[in-house]
Amino acid sequence: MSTQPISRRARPAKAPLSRDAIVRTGLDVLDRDGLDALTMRRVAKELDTGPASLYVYVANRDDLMAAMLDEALGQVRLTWEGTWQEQLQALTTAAVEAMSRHEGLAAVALGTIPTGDNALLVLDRMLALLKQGGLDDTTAAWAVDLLWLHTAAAATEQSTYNTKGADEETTVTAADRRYAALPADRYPMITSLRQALFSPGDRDTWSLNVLINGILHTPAR
Amino acid sequence: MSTQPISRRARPAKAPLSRDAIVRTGLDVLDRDGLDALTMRRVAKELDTGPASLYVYVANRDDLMAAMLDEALGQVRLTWEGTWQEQLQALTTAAVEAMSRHEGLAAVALGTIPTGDNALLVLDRMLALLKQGGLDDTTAAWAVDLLWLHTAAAATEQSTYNTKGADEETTVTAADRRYAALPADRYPMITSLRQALFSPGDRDTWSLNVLINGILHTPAR
DNA sequence: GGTAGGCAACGAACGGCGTTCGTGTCAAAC
DNA sequence: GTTTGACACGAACGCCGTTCGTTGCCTACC
Repeated sequence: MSTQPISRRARPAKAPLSRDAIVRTGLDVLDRDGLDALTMRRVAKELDTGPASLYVYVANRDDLMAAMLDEALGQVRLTWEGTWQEQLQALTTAAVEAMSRHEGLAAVALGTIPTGDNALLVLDRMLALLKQGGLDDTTAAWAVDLLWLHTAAAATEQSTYNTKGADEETTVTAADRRYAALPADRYPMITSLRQALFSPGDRDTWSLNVLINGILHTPAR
Repeated sequence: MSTQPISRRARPAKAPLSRDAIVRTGLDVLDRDGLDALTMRRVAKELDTGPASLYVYVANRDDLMAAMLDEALGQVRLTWEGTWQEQLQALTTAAVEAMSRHEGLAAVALGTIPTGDNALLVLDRMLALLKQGGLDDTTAAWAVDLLWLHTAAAATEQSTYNTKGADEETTVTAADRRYAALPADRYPMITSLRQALFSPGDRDTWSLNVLINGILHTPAR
C-alpha cells in the first residue's frame, strides 16, 4: 500500500489560509448565494479545504459572521462636508447601506455592543458629530446608542427586502391586500388609514430626521 | 406475528394536535430551554409525536415562530388611561416586554410587515394614539412604521441580554474593558466619553421620548 | 350495517449542518 | 539531525428541517 506523495505542484499557488481570506470568502459566498449558503462547509470548499481547517482562525460560525460584519463596515467612508446634521445623515445612511448589502449581517449587530474596529470608527465619528451639535456627554452617549440601534434595525429590514426571494413590491402589495381585507370594526385605524400606511415617500430620511430632532429636544435625564 | 392493539388507555387523554397546541408548546420549549432547543423535533417530542406530524398545522419552522410571536403579542394589554403620550409609552413598553420575554421572537418581527392578528391590534392602537396627538394621516402612518421598527429592535436587544447565557452586567463590563483599552488617537471620542457611554439611566424611556418628540417636530414631507 | 373516501398521524429516510478529535505534515528552532 | 509546535484536514458525531409513502381512523353516504 504505497503512500504516494501527491505533488503539491499539481495544484500550485494555493493561497495560504488566513482569517482575512476566510472572512472575505464568507462575504463572497453570502453575496453570491445568500445566507442559507453561508455554511462552514461551503466557505471551506471555496477555499479548497475542509471545514475543520477554518476553526484555526475562526472560533465558530457566529465569530465568522461578526468578522464579516466588521469587514463590511470598513466600506463606510467618513466625510467632513456639510453641517453636522447632514454629515450624521450621510454617515448613518452609509452604515445602513454597507450592512444591508449583505443578507443577515445587520442582524448580527443587533443586541451586540459594537466592538469591531470599523464599527467603533463609525461610533466614534457619530459621537464627534453629536458633540459638534452641542450635546452634553450623557445625551450624546445615549443618542449614539439609539442611532446605532436604529441603524442596525433599518439595515436588517432593508436586507430582507433586498434578498429574501421576493422583492419589496411583492411583499408590500401582499400586505396591502391583507390590510384591505381586515374587519373595520376590529381594526378601525388601519382600515381608515390604509392608504397613508402604504403611501410612498422617503421614510428613511424622515426617520433619521425624527431621531435627530428628537435628540435635540430631549435631554438625557 | 400478532398485531396486538396497544390500548390507548395506557397513555390516556393525549390532547389532540392543533395549531394552537403546537404554538403554545413551542413557547413553552423556548422559554424553558432557549432558542437552540426550539426545534421541530423537540416540539414534537413534547407533544408525544414525531416531527412530521407538525407539518399538518404549520408550514415550517418560520411559520411556527411567526405564530409564536403573535401569540406572545396577545399578552399586550391595551389601556385607556393618561395622556396619549403616556399611553403610547405604556403600549410600546408592553410590546417590547412581551416580545423580549421569549428569546429570538423579536427578531422575527424585524423586516416583516406585521400581519398577525395581535400585532395588528397593537398597530391599530398606536395609530389611534398618534391621531389623538393631532398628527396628519401620512405622518401618523410613517410614525407607526418607525415605532414598530424601534419596538422590534429594542426587544431584540433586550432579548439577547435576558437570555444568551451571560447576563447584561457581564456583557457590559466586558465591553467597558474593551473600550478602556482602545487607542486614544484612533478613537478619541469613545475614549474621552467612555464614562458617559456606560452611565446608568433609563435609556429606554428616553429613547421613546426622543421618538415621540421627534415625530411631533418632523412632519412627513 | 356496511363500505368508500379523505385526512390526520407518523415511521423512516434524505441531505444537509456545526463542531470536535486525532492524525498527519512540514518548516523553523535548537 | 532531531525536536517541536502550529497548521491542515479526513472522518465522524449528533444533531437539524423537511418530505414521502403508508397506516389507521373517522365520517358520510348507500
